[in-house]
Amino acid sequence: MTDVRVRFAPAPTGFLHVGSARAALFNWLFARHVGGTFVLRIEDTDPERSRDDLIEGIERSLKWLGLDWDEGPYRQSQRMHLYAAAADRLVADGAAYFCDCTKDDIAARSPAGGYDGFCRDRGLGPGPRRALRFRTPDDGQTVVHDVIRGDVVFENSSLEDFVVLRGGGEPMFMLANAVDDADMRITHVLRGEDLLSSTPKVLLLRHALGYDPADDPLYGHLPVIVNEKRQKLSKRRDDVALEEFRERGYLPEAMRNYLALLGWGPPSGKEILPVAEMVEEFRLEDVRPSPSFFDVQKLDHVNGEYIRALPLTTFVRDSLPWLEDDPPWPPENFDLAAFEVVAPHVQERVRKLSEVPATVDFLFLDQPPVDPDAWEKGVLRAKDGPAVLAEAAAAYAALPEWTSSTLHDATLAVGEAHGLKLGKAQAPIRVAVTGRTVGLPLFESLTALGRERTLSRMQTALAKLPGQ
RNA sequence: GCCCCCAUCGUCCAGCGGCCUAGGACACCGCCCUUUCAAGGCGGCGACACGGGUUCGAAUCCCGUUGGGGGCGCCA
Repeated sequence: MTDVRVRFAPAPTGFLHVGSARAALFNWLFARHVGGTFVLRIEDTDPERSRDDLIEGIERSLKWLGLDWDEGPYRQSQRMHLYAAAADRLVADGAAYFCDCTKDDIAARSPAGGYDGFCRDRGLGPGPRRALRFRTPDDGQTVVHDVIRGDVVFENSSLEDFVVLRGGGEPMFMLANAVDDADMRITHVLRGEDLLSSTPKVLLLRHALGYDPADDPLYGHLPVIVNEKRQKLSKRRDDVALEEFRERGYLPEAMRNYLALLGWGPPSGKEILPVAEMVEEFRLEDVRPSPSFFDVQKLDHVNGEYIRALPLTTFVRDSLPWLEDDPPWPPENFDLAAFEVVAPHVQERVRKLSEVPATVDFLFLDQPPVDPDAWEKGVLRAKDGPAVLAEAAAAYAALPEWTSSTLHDATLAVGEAHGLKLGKAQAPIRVAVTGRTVGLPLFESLTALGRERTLSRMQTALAKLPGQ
């Protein structure tokens, strides 16, 4: 088999769209699986999009996902001469013609869309504001060989004459695409399904340019990723920028794993799997053709799995940005040692790193606000709530040692005196100290908080009790 | 309007003519464990869009219908 060469060819938009990221991932997985070459090519023939800063976001996101490329990034803006030469050949061969129709002209003649071939035989020469159009065949068929969908047949007669060179002389993406895929000897083109309809045009172009159909790449049009309304993810409605997911507390490994699950299922059936196994198991034939829904709930679950699998020190380190940058407490209150005490319990409870601060805010807030419902339910309405709170405060104050074990035993004893199980007995204390009815394991939390602050909060709560 | 794609639980994925009274995962609901909440264990709910063929036999193959989606830019 000839060497496999694939490419990821995004247009620079400033960020990496999750759909593009998935396409990049599948290209990468396929390349790594077969030992092929992964080429990065930036399709920036549109002058407005040819900006360094727009490209950096793409590279940064690819690296974040752990996708490395073997060649490139090539930039089409630096290969314009190739496309110009190709266009010249098309003109010389009569495969393309100049057209001076404006957008309005075309719309007026065919309101439903498409170009009607108005300038086909007008014999126009090159000139300002004159676009170059490719003359599509009137008969015959063009077949796209698609690994995921099988052969897709297009009647050439249904393909309109499309623009390959703008009025300003710049090449359009299909021309650049055809030239580059041929020039870079790309063997497999894996990209979004939205590009399927343009594929026969690119193929026709390649052949008109003299490239041997036997060298046509094999295509693989990946299913689109859709939102809950079953529509293609859009920048306006949906969260599509990969970097935003990092900002929302997702780990790159989890993101990569989840993305791989959209349209593909590991033959082993094991969904959470290290990237090396993903590479090993990935086969193009296993990619499904139907659209897949971007399910944040499942993403969260996968992310939670990855967070729990982290070594504790890594979890602590990865949590730091969320604890130190713009925290919900006075920044100077943060105490790494206190966080480290409860970190193992935090790790087991969060699905996103962004959830970390809310689990430990009681440690670093001067006085955590007490939720009224929690106060009502956990202290006032709880059986013997106020009494348990008072007795626990006294018992805690007398504790020779301040450890989760001594706190546990003391609380258990207070509870038993009231006929309460530990689960019930700890509730009023939790509310008094953390302001909530749910949270990290209580005694570990109190250990991290320290005796002084724990007792002070319990006294504050006691003072709030009716009749005090 | 024209072209193209898609169709298994709410969602993602298994199934590639008999092993399917359709399997797993997420979500949801119970129970267990338990220091609340998680995590974990056990169980439950829940799908082959419809109609024709082909075949001894179809979720699996073919055709049609319906439904959904994508494309038809001097964007990529």
